[in-house]
Amino acid sequence: MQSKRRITLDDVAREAGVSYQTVSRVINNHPSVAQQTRNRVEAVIASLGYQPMRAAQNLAGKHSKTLGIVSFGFEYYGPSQMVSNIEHAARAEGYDVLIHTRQNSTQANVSEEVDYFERWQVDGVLNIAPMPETSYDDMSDRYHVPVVQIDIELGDNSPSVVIDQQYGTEMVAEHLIKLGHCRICEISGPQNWFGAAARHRGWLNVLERHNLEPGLSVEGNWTAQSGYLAAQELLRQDASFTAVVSGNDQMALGAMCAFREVNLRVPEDVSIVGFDDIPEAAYFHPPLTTVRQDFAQLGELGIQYLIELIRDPDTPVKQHVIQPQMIQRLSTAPPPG
Amino acid sequence: MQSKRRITLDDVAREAGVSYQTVSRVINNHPSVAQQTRNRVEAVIASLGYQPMRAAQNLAGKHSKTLGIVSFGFEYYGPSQMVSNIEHAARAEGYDVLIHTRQNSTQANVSEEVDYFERWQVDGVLNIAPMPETSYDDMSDRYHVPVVQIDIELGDNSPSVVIDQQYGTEMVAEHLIKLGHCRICEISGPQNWFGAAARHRGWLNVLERHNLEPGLSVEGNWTAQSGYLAAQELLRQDASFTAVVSGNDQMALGAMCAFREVNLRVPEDVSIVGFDDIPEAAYFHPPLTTVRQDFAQLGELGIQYLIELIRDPDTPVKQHVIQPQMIQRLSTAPPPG
DNA sequence: AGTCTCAATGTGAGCGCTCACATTATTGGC
DNA sequence: GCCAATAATGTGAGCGCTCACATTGAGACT
Repeated sequence: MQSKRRITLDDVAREAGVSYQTVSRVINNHPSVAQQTRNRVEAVIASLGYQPMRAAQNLAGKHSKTLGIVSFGFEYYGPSQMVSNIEHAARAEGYDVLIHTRQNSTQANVSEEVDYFERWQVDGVLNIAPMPETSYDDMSDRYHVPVVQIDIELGDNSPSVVIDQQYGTEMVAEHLIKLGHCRICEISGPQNWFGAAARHRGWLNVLERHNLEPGLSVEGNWTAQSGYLAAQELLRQDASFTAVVSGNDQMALGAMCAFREVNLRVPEDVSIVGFDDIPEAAYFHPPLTTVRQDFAQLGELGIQYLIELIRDPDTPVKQHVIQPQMIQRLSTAPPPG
Repeated sequence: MQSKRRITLDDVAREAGVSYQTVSRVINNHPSVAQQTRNRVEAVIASLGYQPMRAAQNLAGKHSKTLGIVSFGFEYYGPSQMVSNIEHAARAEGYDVLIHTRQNSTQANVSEEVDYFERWQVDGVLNIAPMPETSYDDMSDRYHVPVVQIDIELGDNSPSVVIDQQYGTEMVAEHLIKLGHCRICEISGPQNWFGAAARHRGWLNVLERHNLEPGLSVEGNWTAQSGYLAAQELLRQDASFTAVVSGNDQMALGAMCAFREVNLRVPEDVSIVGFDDIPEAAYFHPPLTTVRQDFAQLGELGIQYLIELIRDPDTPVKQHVIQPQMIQRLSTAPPPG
């Protein structure tokens, strides 16, 4: 492997018989290049296998055509779906993507992320901010680039895109009530997550709307195990409920496992609903009624909005809201008796 | 937000009363800087909030302290666990990480990935290569940096780190035979995946070792749905098996769903084993006997090895092999009768 | 014919760093 | 007390690009 010199703009320029600037114009799609010249230069670029060096472009240029995305890690279904879809959407728009996975969510780390992206001169940042510790309140003084926040609190007045998770829970709760349930408990997600709180509010709202006493609510941590333990807790404290609203599908799975152990049948004895519609939910025993969120749309909207803000910083600040969808399966039925 | 000029090396140097080179030495931890000078410079860096600009460092320097990782997307449990763990390990070693998610796995895309990382001048590449189309045969002529491949074929003679998935299936198959099963079917993963083929071989090996006729084998695509369909196919063709080896946990879930529909009980009528030990597997109905893989170790070993290769390109080529572990739960029992 | 445009191209400078070397201050050996 | 060796620092150059401006040539108007 001979370490032959890197091919530069000048190499291409010389070969094509034009100035380096013209080559630069070609690779940046600048309009004022004669079509004939453009073709010739592009042919040379291809034949030489020239690749513009990002470091040089970023150093010399005003923008880097790079977006920073702060990911929340891949242990949770929602957040990892978001990263995946955001990355696709960004690349489709011609942006490279820098992913920074949050280690743990303290404010100190927010500062670290800012520094990280600053060093890399990203043009914009997409922050997956499912809880307060991960959201940027007023970063405009530190960040010199636009920030769009994903999965932040419903109603937040920063540029953001969210799914109306409260409405999601309201749909399934209404569904349970329509079936005749009136003693509905909840296994909630960790309440420091915006989404978990929104889902919780949805549950409360619907009960209030129907003048029903809210049943017990036990907080889990999104895992099947926590759902299992929460269901046991529920049974210990009050076995009279006929339905459970779970903060996500995994906890619902855990809960069903706990119910089975005490010979409670789903849905004959107790109905249960989840949230997320993970691909496995349709094959649970029984298949789970749940709420589906369109993460692809979330990612796409987030990127679109961010790019708009980059192009025109005066784009009005707004929160885009996406509506989820109820998926009805066999885990819900009329209450016993 | 005034767009005040970026703080540079020179700003720090002037403020600290040293040359810009000395500041450069401080941020690169060069040894020949007096402790006293270093302290002074570091104080100025902190007070000014100086951040070295990566683009400039990469342009001027010989290495970029950046690693490229080719991810396989986040729809599969294993690959996304790998990315997550690799990123952590890399950052712990002081490397920044560029993630490039493979769109679809053609050889043309491999070339695109190479170009991408070339543009960014990464020091090394970590390729998650679970199938032949995604693996680099002889990229040494295109890549000028070391490449370590993860999750590639067992026995591949490129620098790589793998989990011995064949051994994993052998463990659970042996377990089934020890319980008394002799008619064991398989729901395999897509056979163009190295891992799926390895798991398949493990199943065949054990049966042969015990002079047992292999049962039917139906190929799925890792999803619960495909497991469901595969199990139905199995039942249609030959209902006499007493145990099923599934290529992963999700397919096992789907299969159990199909068995339930025809009133086959697990494990009384049919035993089933999975692979991966996803966090939900312990809460399936019944809890699933499966194989656990240490992805954290995989990521760490991969990064360690890659960094070794970067520091010394003559580090011997080898394949690191990690052994998985059987997790025994309630989905396996002696055969009926 | 003469200027006035605009499209297409070329030129100079510099982005913020690290490299390789040159220089100066400091120590130790005899 | 002098020279070599070493530690600590400084200087010049240049990485490969894009910016802002200068230049050229052709056609369009009076």
